[in-house]
Amino acid sequence: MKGEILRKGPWLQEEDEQLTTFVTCLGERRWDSLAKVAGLRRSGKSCRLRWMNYLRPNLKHGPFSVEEEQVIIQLHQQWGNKWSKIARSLPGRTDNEVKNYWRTHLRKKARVVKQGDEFPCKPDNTEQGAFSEENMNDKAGKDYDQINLGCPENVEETKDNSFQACPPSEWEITSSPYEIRISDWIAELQKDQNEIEYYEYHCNYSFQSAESYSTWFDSDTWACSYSGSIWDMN
DNA sequence: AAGAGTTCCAACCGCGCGCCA
DNA sequence: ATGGCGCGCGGTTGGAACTCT
Repeated sequence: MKGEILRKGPWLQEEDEQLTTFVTCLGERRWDSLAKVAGLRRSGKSCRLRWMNYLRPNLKHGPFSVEEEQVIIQLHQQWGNKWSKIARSLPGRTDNEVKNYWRTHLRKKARVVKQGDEFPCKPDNTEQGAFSEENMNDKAGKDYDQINLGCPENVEETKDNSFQACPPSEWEITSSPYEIRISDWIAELQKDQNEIEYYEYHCNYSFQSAESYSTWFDSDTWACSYSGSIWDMN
């Protein structure tokens, strides 16, 4: 539909349900096409973001634990603002969530310790980004004016920076219940001889026209050939 | 109670990368 | 070689919710 105005802003419950249904059935692929097929007046990008950050199964939405906080701090020291990389070490957390947490958390801590020009727990490896003055003077704007960095209260400052960080978990990469479900579904799909009937049945959805079906499947055989993990990030 | 200020987070934006025709 | 597309990433913003005065 050319010229159709795309919706922006907060998602409605109805849109969430619609998106969930179609992503569950069709997989995390071809977001633009998925948005069209699902009848969502949203950009593919917007759909992807909504799914990844909010609707995806196994996401945690509660407050961060002390352990998670320590992992974030440790990994941020190592990698800097590589939020997606850091988030991969925290099952159920998204890069957006980690990023937001870091920003709000840091500012909070910083206000407590706001004194002088020194960074109280500035590590040796500031060239890696974490706790560097450059980072702290984040030009992000309104939330970040003139702060100094304090020691996060849940982190013990040790000479060897020896926080215990969880390595990226196998669970996260290959064994989430959801992925198993999707893998099963994909395997099942590979056996299916009639894709349209299959989707109509499982999604309780009827492709209104050959066009809507081809929007999704034309020149693309991913549905039957895709064998990688949907959680593979690399 | 109410207005001002602050915090938080969902969502958007722009950019860059990889793939493919 | 290159241009288009899909996607992921990090940075930024708008506004609701909360806190303060």
